[in-house]
Amino acid sequence: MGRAPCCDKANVKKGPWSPEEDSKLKSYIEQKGTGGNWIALPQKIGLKRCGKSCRLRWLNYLRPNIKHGGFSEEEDDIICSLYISIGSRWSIIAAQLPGRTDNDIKNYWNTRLKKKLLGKQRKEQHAQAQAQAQAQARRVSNMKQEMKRETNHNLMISSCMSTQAPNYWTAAEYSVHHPIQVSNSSIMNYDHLNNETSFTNLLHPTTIVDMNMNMNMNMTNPLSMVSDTNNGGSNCDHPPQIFEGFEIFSSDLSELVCVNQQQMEAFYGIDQSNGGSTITTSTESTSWGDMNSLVYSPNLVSDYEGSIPQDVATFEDSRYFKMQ
DNA sequence: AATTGAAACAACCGCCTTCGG
DNA sequence: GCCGAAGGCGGTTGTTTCAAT
Repeated sequence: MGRAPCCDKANVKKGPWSPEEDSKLKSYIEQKGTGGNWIALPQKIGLKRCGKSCRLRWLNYLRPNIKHGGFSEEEDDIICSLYISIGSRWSIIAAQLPGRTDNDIKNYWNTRLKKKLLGKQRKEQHAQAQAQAQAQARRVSNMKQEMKRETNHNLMISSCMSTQAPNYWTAAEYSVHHPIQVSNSSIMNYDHLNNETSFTNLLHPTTIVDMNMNMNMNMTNPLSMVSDTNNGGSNCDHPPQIFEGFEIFSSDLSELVCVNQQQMEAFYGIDQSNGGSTITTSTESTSWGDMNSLVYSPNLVSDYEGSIPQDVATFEDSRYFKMQ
């Protein structure tokens, strides 16, 4: 037995609102208000609409002082940094942007900002990867030359000492005597960590130790370290699945959002015991600033680092954030 | 000019929370 | 304390618009 519908679906009009419907709803609410009952409202004014639909229409479009489109850079920054901090809590984000609705911001994020942010991230990552690839190529080239020299040298020796077997380096021997110096972990392969290994986990000190121990094992695809989008092994309760289709960055960002969410909640002392999340101690967790800098412009984030909690805390009640 | 695919936007759906009886 | 109605919210889908071919 399902829940009773909020209205008679058969007698309710769906789809885009006509100007007549808009003006009916607007003028009624402006004159008499909603009467505290959205469900009854459409009958009162003779609209064949669901009460919820009327509410949405009013809140998102008919309400005075609503801005549409034309998001400024500053608003972009606010949305991005808040999203990083608290995730997809659009109503809270909207509360920080006068004249903007949660629906508007949500759509704007899904269609533009997400891509913009990821594009930025991807560019930086690409540049970094290229630099590393070049450095690696140089090292390999040097190795080859050295190998060649030594081989020639050994051949000379062996030809001089014809009674002895040729003294070549085996691959294993060569690797022992010529360890490849890897300066940056991002070009390593972390296949030895299972698929569920999250970016967060990778940033965890103990994981880094583990990574270091395994560093000499493999060197392949730099991107293989990125974990599964669906957050299999994360301790995050429900990370936003916003980056579907962005295989490379998806889990990095969603994990970061998740971690920031936890930090945010920890900041407010929200009890996560029933959510399965574990707040780490300050020594365990990666620093707040570090995490932010991985995702977004540090100066942007630092601008909001201090202001977000207070701003958000003043928003309506303590629905999301337990007041201190 | 027609077609197609992507992007943008509007609206709906269903779940969760709140509130009043 | 329980239950149901209503509100609120985020995710998703449907429609329209626009650009590329």
